Amino acid sequence: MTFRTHHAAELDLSSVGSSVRLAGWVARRRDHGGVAFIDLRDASGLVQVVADPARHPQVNSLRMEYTVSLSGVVSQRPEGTVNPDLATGSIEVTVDDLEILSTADPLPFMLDDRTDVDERTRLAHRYLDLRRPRMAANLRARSTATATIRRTLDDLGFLEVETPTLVRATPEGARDLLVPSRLRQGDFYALPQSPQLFKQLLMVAGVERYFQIARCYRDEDFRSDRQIEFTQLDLEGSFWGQGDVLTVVEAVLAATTERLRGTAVDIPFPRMTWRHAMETYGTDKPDLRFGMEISDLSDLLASTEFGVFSTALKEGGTVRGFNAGTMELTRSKADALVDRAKELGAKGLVWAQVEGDGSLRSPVAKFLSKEEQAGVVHRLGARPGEAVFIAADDWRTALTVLGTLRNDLGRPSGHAELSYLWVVDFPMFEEDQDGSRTFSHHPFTSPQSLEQMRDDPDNALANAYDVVLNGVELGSGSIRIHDPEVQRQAFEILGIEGADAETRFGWFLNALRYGTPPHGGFAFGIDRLVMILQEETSIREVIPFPKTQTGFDPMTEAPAAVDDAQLTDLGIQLTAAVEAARAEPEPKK
RNA sequence: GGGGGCGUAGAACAGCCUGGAGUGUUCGCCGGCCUGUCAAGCCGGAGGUCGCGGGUUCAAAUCCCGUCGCUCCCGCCA
Repeated sequence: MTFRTHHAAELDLSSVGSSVRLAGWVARRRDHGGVAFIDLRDASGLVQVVADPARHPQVNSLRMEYTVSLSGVVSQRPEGTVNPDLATGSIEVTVDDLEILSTADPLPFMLDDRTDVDERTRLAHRYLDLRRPRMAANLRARSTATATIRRTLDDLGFLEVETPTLVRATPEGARDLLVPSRLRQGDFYALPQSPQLFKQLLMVAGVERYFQIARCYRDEDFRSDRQIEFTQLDLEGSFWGQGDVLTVVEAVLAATTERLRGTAVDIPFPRMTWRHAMETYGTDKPDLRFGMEISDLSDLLASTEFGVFSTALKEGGTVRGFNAGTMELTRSKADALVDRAKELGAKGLVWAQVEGDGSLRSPVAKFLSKEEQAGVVHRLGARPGEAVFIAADDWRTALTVLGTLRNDLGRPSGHAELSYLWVVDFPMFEEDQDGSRTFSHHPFTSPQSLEQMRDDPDNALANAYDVVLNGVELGSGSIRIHDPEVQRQAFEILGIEGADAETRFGWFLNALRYGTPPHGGFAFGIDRLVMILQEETSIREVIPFPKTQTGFDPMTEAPAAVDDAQLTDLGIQLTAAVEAARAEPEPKK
């Protein structure tokens, strides 16, 4: 049989009078006894179907989410019954024949968009969750995004190349997801954190313009914008400088944004140096949709008697502050902000509210001279009723703490407005947790000055850049090192030397010896981009089958134990401690 | 690894602070009525390990401890 001749959303006033056959799901049934209405949903949308239960007794047994195929005539709705909220609200289909194709059990949750169902329940029945209009729209948007990306890059002459997903582990950076080898017991593959080295090899291979929509894996803790696996647009070009990369990425992002939002995006995006971003916004991914810029107050307080400030300055630190604007700064709110600052690593946080007479209401007001108070108020442009926050600490702590508070206090909810930004001139290296030097981007990033990388690495800048959308880091890129000798030196500065470097990266350094073109590229997270463009607050809403915060899939219950035989094949034995823990009774799901 | 929030019927919640019979609301489910609804309406009904374990108490959904799950954040995420 033919299931359908039309989709629901295709029907409009011009279809009136025609006979159609539709197939889809029963989204709603409104039974009035003598007449029954069915909202028929298919992938295209909804249309109202009218049936006479006396002629079609099957409609009495219809329940939500049954699938049906029906034929009928499209008619204009009677006067006064048009539904302006429905795209097909001017018409309806009067049933001639209706067949139930499949029935549905009572649903575990309602498929409308009005209730926030517990996410675990949604994920356990994701196939139903994805029927909800909002989720269906997100799936569609994601497909539109990848299609737009592919078309844009294809038009620009890029080659789409797939790189392996079973690769060599790289201990730097994020924790690897490991895959044990059966044929080489005791050895492991890793799932790629990015196609970085392979795409550089494609440049050596003469591809010149490469892209890939690549699944990447990082075994770190989850966040609302981080999953263990995620999708990046990865691209790379040869004989490119920074401007070439930025131009291509702007073209892709502008085209995708335009398709999904229907609004034009100004290109080029504004650019800001990393240092300026840090100094002014306290973060390397500023949200420029609001102000509250941070100012340096150190010079105003150079001779202050207030111990917290003077000590910080004496120890080479800095005093910074920002104006959070008009707010009712209650004691409890102020305390919460101080706690937040401490959580972020600050020793404390000074808050002050400007009173009607211009004086400061603050626990530390009595320690500051009139001149100092006036100076701070003036520098921060603070007016009566406005609250200012000041942190005294080392440069990075003071700024990042204030930057986070600035976001907490000022960031618009949602993503109705879009603000793209380039952050450029990242430092080459940064200090690791243990005080050792690590790369701030990745170890294949080229320095802006070779001499400075060698002689003063801590102040060397990299040819590295991030693209930021509404304060969310979408992705980053760089011009790579294409000279094997320079690459070797970069490894050396990072402490990867000698035999170690040879074992882990010898194959890569070797590849660079055969006429490697200068090259660079970029990668950005497609999940994050679609999340923002769809105004979602979690990446999980735009990933078809995501995992929970503990990496669990409530539907398939992965990860799960495997047969002993599988472990034996791999030469793997669980430790006694793990075995013991597993013997405990299963917690209730 | 750490901090916060949440967990009550198939779903979303209220009840918890201030202990007193599983009490209530909306959706769904089952039965009935109903010819213009579109979150249809009206009448009736079923449905509960108050996440789990322990403690305090004459008495615990409620207070305390532990634990599991979900979530937000810090650490972590080149």
